[in-house]
Amino acid sequence: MSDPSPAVARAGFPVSRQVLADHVYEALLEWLMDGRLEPGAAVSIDGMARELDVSPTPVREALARLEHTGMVRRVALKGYRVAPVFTREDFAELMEARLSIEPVNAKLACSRMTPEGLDALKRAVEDLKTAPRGGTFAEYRSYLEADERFHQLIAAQANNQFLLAAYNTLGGQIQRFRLFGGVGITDAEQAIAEHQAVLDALTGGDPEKAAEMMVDHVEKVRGRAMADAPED
Amino acid sequence: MSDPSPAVARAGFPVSRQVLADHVYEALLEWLMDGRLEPGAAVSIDGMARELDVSPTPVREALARLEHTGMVRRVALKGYRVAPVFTREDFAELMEARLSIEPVNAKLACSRMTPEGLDALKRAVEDLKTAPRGGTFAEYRSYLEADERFHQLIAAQANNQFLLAAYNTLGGQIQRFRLFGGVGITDAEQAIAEHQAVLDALTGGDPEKAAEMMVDHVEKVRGRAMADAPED
DNA sequence: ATGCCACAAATCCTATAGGAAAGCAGGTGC
DNA sequence: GCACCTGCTTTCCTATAGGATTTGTGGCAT
Repeated sequence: MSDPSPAVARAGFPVSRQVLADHVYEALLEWLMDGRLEPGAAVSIDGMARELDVSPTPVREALARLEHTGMVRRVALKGYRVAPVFTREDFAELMEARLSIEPVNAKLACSRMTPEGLDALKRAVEDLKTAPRGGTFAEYRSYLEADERFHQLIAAQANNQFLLAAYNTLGGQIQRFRLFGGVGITDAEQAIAEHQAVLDALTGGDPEKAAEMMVDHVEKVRGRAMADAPED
Repeated sequence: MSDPSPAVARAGFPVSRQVLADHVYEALLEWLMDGRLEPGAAVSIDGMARELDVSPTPVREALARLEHTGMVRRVALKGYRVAPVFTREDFAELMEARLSIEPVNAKLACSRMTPEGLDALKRAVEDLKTAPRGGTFAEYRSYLEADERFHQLIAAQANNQFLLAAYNTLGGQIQRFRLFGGVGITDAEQAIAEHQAVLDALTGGDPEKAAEMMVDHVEKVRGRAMADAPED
């Protein structure tokens, strides 16, 4: 429909070209995810422009887009800051929101699943199982990516642009918490089993079961994280 | 929580000052809601700058923020366009999304309702009842505003920043559909009764009932709109 | 020592200028 | 008549400059 597939005109010619602001956006997103930009840190427009060797104009545009994701916050005439670290209460709210949205996505995705979608989900779970789980970010990065991809794919398979948009507003925050929740990957075996259970329900074509397994997964994620980080 | 109430320092001094890009953002939002910018129309950066008598820079920033709301869409090197009209399928998806999110908001709002929140909700319903309902936009504008405010307040009272953000991604689309769904206000009496039923449940402190009434309301809205606009 | 004020540096914000790409019109060749 | 090419206009995109605001620092009075 809105798929801009009209023309992959010639080989080597990007279908949808990017402008400088897009690259800046991706660079900033990467730095936010990497932790190179730490929570609470100021994100100076001029500073980022110098660092990326561009003018402040595209940086300003990229930050304006990033603001709505909740990753950075803006105060007029004062500038942008990386969103502060999650409090225990923030985390509880985030999990509550996930419990409201993700089971619905799972249920709808189950009844509308395409073979391609199912394949992609299987690959995501497979990637979860084979991903390295070392202590440094570079090592468990692919694990986090596969985790996020799994949930994102389910939201996409629900085949509802508005639910997908709603989930995506959470997705970035979930990813951010995974990074700064601080506990690394300590629950991979259990998380993988839970993902597998969701995938099995989806494969089996049982929407209610899929929703139930998703609730189970998110609740257990919440339980483990709450146990890991009781301070605050 | 994110309420910027820290200081109404001195009389006449705006709490959080605005910059030009904020005004441009609000002006564009107003024009989108008014229908002055029709679906599918191009939104030229330079053109808007001329019309608002500012430079293109703040217009560019405002549009970058607007893009994420789904009201406008951007194609690199080609510019921004107002999002196209809702198809019947889009509408069905939007209602499905509302049914997934709003009842949860109502349930949570009910158990966390503050006296101030309840007062605000009562005012919104009262405004709905007293708002003029003429045929022109200027006349039924306040009706639409009260309707949107009612749902927005419930989302806010759920007291979950992430659910609120998720709802807000829908809110703009809902408002946009109300305008371009094209049927004006033909169901005010029924809609008011349904809103009142939700309010009663919230006042009574029965979360399940509140969720149920919200489901009922959204489903009936869907039914009426589907009946009004069977073409497409 | 503490509070206050002036000054300087950094930053945000807006305007302007110019290069690059896209759209459009008109003309030419087949 | 139709396709294609050329030149022009519009628009987007980026860089730069300068005014406005905030922040940090040092000195001064109490």
